[in-house]
Amino acid sequence: MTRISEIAKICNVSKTTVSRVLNNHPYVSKEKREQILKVMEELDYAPSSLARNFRTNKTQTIAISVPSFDHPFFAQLVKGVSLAALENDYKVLIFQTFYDAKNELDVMGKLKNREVDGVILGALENEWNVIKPYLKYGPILLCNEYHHSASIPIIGYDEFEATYKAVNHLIEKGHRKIGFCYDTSYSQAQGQRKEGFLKALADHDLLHNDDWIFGHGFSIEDGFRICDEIVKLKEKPTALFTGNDQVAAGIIKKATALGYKIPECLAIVGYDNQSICQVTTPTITTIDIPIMELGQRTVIELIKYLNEDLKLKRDIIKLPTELKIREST
Amino acid sequence: MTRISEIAKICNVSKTTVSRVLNNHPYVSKEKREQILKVMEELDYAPSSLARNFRTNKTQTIAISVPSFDHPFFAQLVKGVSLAALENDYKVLIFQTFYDAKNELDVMGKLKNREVDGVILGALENEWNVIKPYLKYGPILLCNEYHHSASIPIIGYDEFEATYKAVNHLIEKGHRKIGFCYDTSYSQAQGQRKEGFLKALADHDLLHNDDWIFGHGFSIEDGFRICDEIVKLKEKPTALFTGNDQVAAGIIKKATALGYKIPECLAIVGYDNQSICQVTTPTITTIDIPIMELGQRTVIELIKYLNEDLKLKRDIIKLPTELKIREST
DNA sequence: GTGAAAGCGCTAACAC
DNA sequence: GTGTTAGCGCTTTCAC
Repeated sequence: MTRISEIAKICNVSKTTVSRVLNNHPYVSKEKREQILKVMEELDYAPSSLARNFRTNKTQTIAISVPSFDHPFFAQLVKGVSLAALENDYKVLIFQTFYDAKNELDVMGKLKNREVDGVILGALENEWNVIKPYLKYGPILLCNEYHHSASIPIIGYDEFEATYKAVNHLIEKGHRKIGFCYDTSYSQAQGQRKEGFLKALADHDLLHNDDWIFGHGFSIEDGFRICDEIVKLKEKPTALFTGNDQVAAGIIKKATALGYKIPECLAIVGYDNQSICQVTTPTITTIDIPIMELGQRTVIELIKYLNEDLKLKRDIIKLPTELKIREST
Repeated sequence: MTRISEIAKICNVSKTTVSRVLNNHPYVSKEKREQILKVMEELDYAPSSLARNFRTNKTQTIAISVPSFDHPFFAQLVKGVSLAALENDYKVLIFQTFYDAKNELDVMGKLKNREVDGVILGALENEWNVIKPYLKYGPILLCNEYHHSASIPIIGYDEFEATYKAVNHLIEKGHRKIGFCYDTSYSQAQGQRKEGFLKALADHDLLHNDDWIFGHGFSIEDGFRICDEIVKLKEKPTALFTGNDQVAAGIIKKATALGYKIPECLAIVGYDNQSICQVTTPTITTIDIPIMELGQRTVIELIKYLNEDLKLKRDIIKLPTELKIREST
C-alpha cells in the first residue's frame, strides 16, 4: 500500500504538504500541488480512511435501525436514507431489530464505541430512558415513530390526522361499523392513529367496538388471519382501517375468496400507498406517505447536528400525507 | 472518553494487560482480569473501534451493492446479507447503483481506500476488466448475477434450468406461442434465462417470435406497459415468461381490466415468488428462489476469504429453485 | 508556503 | 503472567 510518506519522499516535500493537498488546503504552491497530484495518480495512491477516521475521530457513517428490511415501507425508507447520505458523503450501516429491544441496544453500542457518528431509529423498541444515556455519544434521531417526551428530533407525519382522514372517508361513505388494525401496541405512533380513529368516530357519534380492533397487523398473512377473525364475528364491521397496505391486500384477497364483496360488504383502507395497492382487485384506497422524503429529510437533519456540533433538541417535523381513493372503499 | 491507559493506571497494570482482557487473551491472572473488567464497567468504558480498526487494518465491514433497495428481491437479499453478517460480527454498508456503472465503481473505491473489507455485488454494471483490478484490495463476490469468466465466487442459482422449468410448464399446459420478458440486456444471468427459454422451445419444436420478447421489465408499471404492447400485436402470445413477479402482477392486473381472461387468454409465469403472488387475482405461478439464503450464503463465503486470507478463486455455487404452480397458468 | 514533531487509542513483538 | 516499546497513517499545532 502506498502511504503519504512515500509520496512526500518522491516529491521532496513533507508529509504535511501532501496532507494539505489531500484535504484541499490553501497555501500549497501550484507547482507542488500539481506534482503531488501527479505522483499520487501514478502510484495509484488512496488515502487510508482507517487512519483518517482514527485521526479525526469520525466514521463518516450513520446507522439506520429498522424492524425488518424486507417490509416495503422500511425498504423505501432505507432507500431515501441511503440516497441522502451518499449525497452528503456519509455511508449507511444497516441494522434490523426484528422488533427486539436488545438488537436496538446493540446499535446504540455502536454509537458508543464509535462505529457510527449518529443513529436513525426507524422504530422504537426500548423505553426512552434506556436510549437516552446514549445521546452523549452522538445524535440519535427518531423517524416514523413518535415519542411524547424524547428530547430529540422526530421526523414523521401526522398519524392522527392521516387516520382521521381515512376513517372520516369511510364514515362519509355511509359506514357506521368501522374496525381498526394496528401492529404493535407499544408504538406511540400507532397510539396516535388509534386516537385519530376514535376522534373520527366520536365526531360522528359513532361507538367503537372492541371486537373490531385487531393487533399484530404487519403482513399479507396477517391480513388473511384478520379476515378469518372477522368472518367469525357475529356482528361484523362493514369497514376497516387496516394501517398497512399488506394487511389490506391480504384481507381483500381472503374476503373475496370467501365470497364477500369488497367494498360492498367490507370497505378497506390501507396505509402507505405501496405499489401493491394497484394490483389487487379491487385496488386499495390508502394514505400516501412521502416515505423516501421521510428518510432523506431525517438524514439532512442528522447531518446538520453532526456538522455543526449542535446540541440535540426536541423538534417535531411533520411531512404531509394524502388520502388516495381507489376501489376498495 | 475513557481510554485503555486510564483503566491501566487505575488497576496498576500495563495497557497490554488491559488490551489482553479486551481481546480475551489467555495469560492474564483471574484476579487482574476481574478487577480490570470491574473498572471498565464502572467507568463505562468502550474501546474505540476507530483505533482498533486502524491498528488491525480491518473495518469489520462489508459492502453490498444492489441496483435499488426498494425492489422486493433486493430488499430480501440485503436482509439475508445483514442477518449473516451480524451473526459473524461484520457490519453491512449498503450502496445502490441505480443501474449506473459509476456508482458501482464508487463502491470499488471504498474497497481500495479501506472503508470496507470486502464487497458483495448484487448485480454487475461494469465490464469485468474494470472491476478486476480492485481484487488486489480485497475480496469481491458476485451474487445473483453471472459472469462467464470472472475469477471470483459466484453465488446464484441455475437461471437456465429455472427458466426451462417455467417455460416447459407452459408448453405442457398446451401453449405454443410463448413470450419472454427480461430486464437489462447486458446481464449474463438474463442471458442464461433467454437460453433456457429458447432451449425449452427448441426441445418441443416451437419457434420463438421476436415480437414476443419484451425488455426493461422491472416493475408493476412495466407490466402495465408490456400488457399494452401485447394487446397491440396482431399475433399475440398465449403465454408469457415475465422474469419478475412485479411485472407479472402488472400484466395480470392490466389484462384483466382490459377483459382478457388469465390464464385462459394469456397464461403468466412470474419469477422470485414474492408475497405479491398471493394477492393478485388470479394468484401467480412463479419460480421460488431462496433469496435470503442467497444473501446469507454469499456472506459466509466472503467471510471465509476474509478470515483465512485465501486467494479468491472462481467458484460457482448454485442454490435450488422450485416451480410454484398457482392460478395464473 | 512549508516542515518538524507530536499524537490519536490501540495491538503485538519481544523481553523478562 | 506481565510490562516495555514501537508503530499503524494520518492530521494538526507550532515555528520558521
